[in-house]
Amino acid sequence: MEAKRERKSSLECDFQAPLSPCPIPDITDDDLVSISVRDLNRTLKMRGLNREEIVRMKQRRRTLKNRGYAASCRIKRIEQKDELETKKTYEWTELEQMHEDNEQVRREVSNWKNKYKALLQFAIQNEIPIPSELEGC
Amino acid sequence: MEAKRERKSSLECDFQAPLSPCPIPDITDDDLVSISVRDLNRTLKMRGLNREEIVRMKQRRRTLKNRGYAASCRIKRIEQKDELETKKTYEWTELEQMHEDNEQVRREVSNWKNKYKALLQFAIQNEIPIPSELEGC
DNA sequence: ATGATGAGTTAGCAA
DNA sequence: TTGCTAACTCATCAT
Repeated sequence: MEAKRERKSSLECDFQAPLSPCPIPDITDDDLVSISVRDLNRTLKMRGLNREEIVRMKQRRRTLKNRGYAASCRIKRIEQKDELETKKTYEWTELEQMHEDNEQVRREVSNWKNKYKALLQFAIQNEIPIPSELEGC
Repeated sequence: MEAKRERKSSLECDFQAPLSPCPIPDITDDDLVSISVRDLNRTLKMRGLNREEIVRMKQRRRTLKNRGYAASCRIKRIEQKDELETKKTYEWTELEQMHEDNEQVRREVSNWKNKYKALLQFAIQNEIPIPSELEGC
């Protein structure tokens, strides 16, 4: 499933003809990419374009579509990155919050612990006997 | 600071000559991108290239360099993405950990609270008077 | 045919 | 000049 890259760059010195001008000036690029294949074929036939011109128009259409695909691809990429960053910020906030919660609960622990010990201390000082299950410290 | 994009695509039908072949076959592309400008100039002069050939070599060099830059740019992008994802996973783990800690501490709270209440209950049942500062429940 | 994506080319900014 | 990056083109894969 891996794409084999064997692209010939223009640096390799193969001659490569530039894309020819649009043979039908009154069809805008916007039209060209948006009309259906069927309609396009009909239009091209009606205007009496020869085979080569038709091929050129088809290629032009494909290229214009590719331009759009490339744009969405780029947009998608930055959106995904933004999403990741947003999530990261959110999780950081949550972490901070939980840190605070934790502190709070720890304070509660020491609070109850102190109360318990004070009571126990009181019992000892006043020599009050306590059932052993109640003095597990 | 925003780049104005006004690029003419080849679809705009401007003729654009393909890059010419390298005029010096025994200088590899690797050499061409790596040697210094000074050395390159010296070499080109020594081999008696004419002005146009020199310009072509310079352009070729620039294009080859750009190829490398584009590659690093792509690599950088995916590295940054990976980094973000790694961090996200890490923070998620940390969050999980803290959740557990929190549970643990909450259990401790209820533990000490119960002990305190049991002691208090014992005092009440045995009608033992307790100083009011010790029974703040 | 259509859509997505990696690699290469180019323009243009920044240093 | 060098490096980077957005936009574009093209090849190629999948659907």
